[in-house]
Amino acid sequence: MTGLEDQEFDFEFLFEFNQRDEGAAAAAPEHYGYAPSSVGPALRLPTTHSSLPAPCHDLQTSTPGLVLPAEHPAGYGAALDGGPAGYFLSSGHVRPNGAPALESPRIEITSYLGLHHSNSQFLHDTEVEDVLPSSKRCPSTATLSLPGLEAYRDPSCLSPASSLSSRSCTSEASSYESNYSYPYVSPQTSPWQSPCVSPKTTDAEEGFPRGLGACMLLGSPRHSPSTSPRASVTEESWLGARSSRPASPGNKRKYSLNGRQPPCSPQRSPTPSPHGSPRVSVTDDSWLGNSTQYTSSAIVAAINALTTDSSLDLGDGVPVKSRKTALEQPPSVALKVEPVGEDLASPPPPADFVPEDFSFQHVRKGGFCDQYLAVPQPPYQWAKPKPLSATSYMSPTLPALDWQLPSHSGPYELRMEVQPKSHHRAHYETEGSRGAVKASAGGHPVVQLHGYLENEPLMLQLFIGTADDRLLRPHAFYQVHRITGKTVSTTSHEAILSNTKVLEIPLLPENNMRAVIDCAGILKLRNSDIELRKGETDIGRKNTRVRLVFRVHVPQPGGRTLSLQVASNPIECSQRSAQELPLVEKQSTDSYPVVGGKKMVLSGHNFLQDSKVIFVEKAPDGHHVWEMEAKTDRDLYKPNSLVVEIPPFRNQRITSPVHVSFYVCNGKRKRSQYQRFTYLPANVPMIKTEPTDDFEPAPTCGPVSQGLSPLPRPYYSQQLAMPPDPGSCLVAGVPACPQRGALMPAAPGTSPKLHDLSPTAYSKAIASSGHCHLGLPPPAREAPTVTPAIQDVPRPAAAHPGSPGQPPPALLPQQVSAPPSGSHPPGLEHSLCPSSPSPPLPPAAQEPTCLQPCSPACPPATGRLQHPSPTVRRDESPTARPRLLPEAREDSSPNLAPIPVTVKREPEELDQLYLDDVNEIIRNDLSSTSTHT
DNA sequence: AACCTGGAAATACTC
DNA sequence: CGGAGTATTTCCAGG
Repeated sequence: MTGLEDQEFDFEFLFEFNQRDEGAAAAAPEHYGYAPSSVGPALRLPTTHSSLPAPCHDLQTSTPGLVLPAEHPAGYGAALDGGPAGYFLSSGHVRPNGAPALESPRIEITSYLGLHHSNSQFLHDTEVEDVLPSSKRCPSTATLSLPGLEAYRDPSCLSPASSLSSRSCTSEASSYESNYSYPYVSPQTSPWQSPCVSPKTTDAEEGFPRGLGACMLLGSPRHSPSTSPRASVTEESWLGARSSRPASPGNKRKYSLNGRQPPCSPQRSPTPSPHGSPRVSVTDDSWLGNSTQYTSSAIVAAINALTTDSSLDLGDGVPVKSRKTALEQPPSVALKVEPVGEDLASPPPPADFVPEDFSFQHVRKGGFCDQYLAVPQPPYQWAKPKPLSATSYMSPTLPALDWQLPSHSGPYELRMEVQPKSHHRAHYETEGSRGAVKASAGGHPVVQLHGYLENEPLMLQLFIGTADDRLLRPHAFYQVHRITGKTVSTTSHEAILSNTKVLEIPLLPENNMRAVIDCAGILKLRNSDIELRKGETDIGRKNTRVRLVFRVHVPQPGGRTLSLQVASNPIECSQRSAQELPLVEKQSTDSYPVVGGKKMVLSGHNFLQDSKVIFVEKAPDGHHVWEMEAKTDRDLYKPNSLVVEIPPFRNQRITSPVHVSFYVCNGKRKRSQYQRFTYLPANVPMIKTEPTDDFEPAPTCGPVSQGLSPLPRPYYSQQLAMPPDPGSCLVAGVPACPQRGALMPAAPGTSPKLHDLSPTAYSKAIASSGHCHLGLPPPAREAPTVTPAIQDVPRPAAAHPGSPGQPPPALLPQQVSAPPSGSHPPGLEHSLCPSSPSPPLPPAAQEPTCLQPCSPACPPATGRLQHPSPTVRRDESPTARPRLLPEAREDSSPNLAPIPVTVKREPEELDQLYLDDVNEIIRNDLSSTSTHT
């Protein structure tokens, strides 16, 4: 028991420590470059995915953090620019040691981490390593972190003794802590082992390619018991921090945690900790897991990189279920022991591990083994070269997953030909697969790239994205799950980018660049695991909707790559929500004159005879300016359709379209998502505008902030939403955006509830916009607006930008300078939003920082934070309350204009522009319509 | 036997 | 602090 306390203590300690580091990092300019980066990243890691547990991250992250950049590569970019060379350079940089990270297993490991994050992982890794070194270099700042880092890696081995962190680790050792500590501790844990392991690795390696070997080493924790554990972790780790549970040995932290981690303590039992084991334990859980996985994957990636080049195999290795934590061990016991025990256990696995096993992480059954195995997997992947991937895809330069990309550009258009069903129960790691996502009409979702006339196959990437009103980004609580079997006709390959599992599916010319997605399931990560990640701001509770996000990178003349992205309609992944929450899939009318009175048919699910339909006008800040319950025709009620009468708008004299939203309510907490609806001026002939589109742009920008627009269905549209100028993004802007995105993820705002209003989004958007230019990523349905991201392959650096987390602040500076890709988005981004990445900082701080950098004007940080909560509340109170917010503007423009307050004016202007455009469109339509009529 | 699922009990969280 | 209401996870069992 006391142990627990101790543990906790440790944790806290760790945090402080970390923070300090962060702070230090921030403080120490010099370090920035290095240490910070590392540090920062750690914090940030999250960028996109959060890093999860910091721990891992840290470690990894640290790497990652560093990684972050890695994440994207922005950093890479810089580093990478050159390509592999770049990597080396970077790595080299990183490690002055000179030896490329690779050389020393340890290093590699770190890098892996990075790798996982992004394609450029290697780079990242290197960076990481560098970082580490740096850390060493700058102990002071990074102080802890760095030390930790070092410790981690090898030291970890050492570590134990070593730094406090290590201690913490040890203490942490306790499994739980590990989680917590992760971030901080993680370093220690993590890697560390690897270092140790590495040697062994060799063993493992035998079977595998060197790369693998490296991986093995890393992964192989065997050496270090920890490793093994990690394996399991790995999966989690992948996820990110998910590992949190790491220990979790059981799945249920409950027990352990109940407090959330109590049990662990035992493990942590000092004993373990002290010993390498402890670390292990710590590491193990989270770290290991994470780190390991990363490592392994990272390693693999690195290797690949080395050998291959661009392809990313990354981590597919990530075992999906590797954890099986539950399986792993008895929760309780395991937990405690876990660390140790696991570690111990893990060791054994190692044996098992052996390459062979590795190859298939999948081995689900052997819990531990699997996990461990998981690590190995990466190698496996490596082994398999991916056909297509070769192209730029993998290149580090590719935009971060949280970047907003357009669905079409020039002759190309990536389109969802068949949408997935609105409901798909995701499976937990403790469960078996629940199958592939299906299409509502039977069959499976279909994606096709139009306009591509080359004969070269391309790789379609698929990951699980968010479905809230905010910018599209990888979902922290869900991961795509690769489905295999005789029922699956589409081949796929898993890779891990920045903690996000990505399914790579070939798009073949012979199939018209069309792919049937029958190989994608959805894995649900435990909220507790994810939320424990350091830097993870999103909330898992009630954040159960996702979208399938597809990306394709089309090689362009000149070595550039055009990246297109399309997201599916939202998919409800919660069993309960799917059964109880009303869902509106279609509405017969998108807009109507303010007089109302028209019948509108809603199609969807879970409608009740007494379902209510509430129309709402939201102010920019998210407040409900106006609420009105629409009359429903109960006689026509059907579980999947509702007939409602459009209520008259509060202001019958609007001169321009006003975007509002409505939702179906089955009860207190059973409300559908907001749907968009546009009130048109009374004198305006009805047009079937698609408000969404029109709106969105503007709304998004402004409204978004308002929250209105967001609410509306936009989700779908969001895909592109991103900012307007893709180019900008691509070029320079992009990074910024991405980062935000990354941030976003982390940001609590992510949580569904938050979405709505949460200014966060806005702020983010804004910020991003600021960065990006537009900053507004209006969630237009298709964001034509969004410019396609074209990247110069070389530019990897830019890519980095993408990774929000990556560019740790510290890094940024350096990178910026260094990578002077300068103009390139990445660089800029980083520079611009270094803060965003600011992972290092406390979560809250981080975001803010990010924001701030972006736009002073924006009240970013606060906004984000605030938003969330408010939103939620608002949601809660459905009652109609006509409020006259200042915001409430009569004008339709309000929506647009509203961008308001906090928002940057620029956005507003943009909005305005949009509005104007919209108006023109409407007029045109009208004229045409009128003629028709 | 391995998957998939649908259901629902057991837990966790919030309020 | 305890209870009620919900949401999340883990288990079961049938196909």
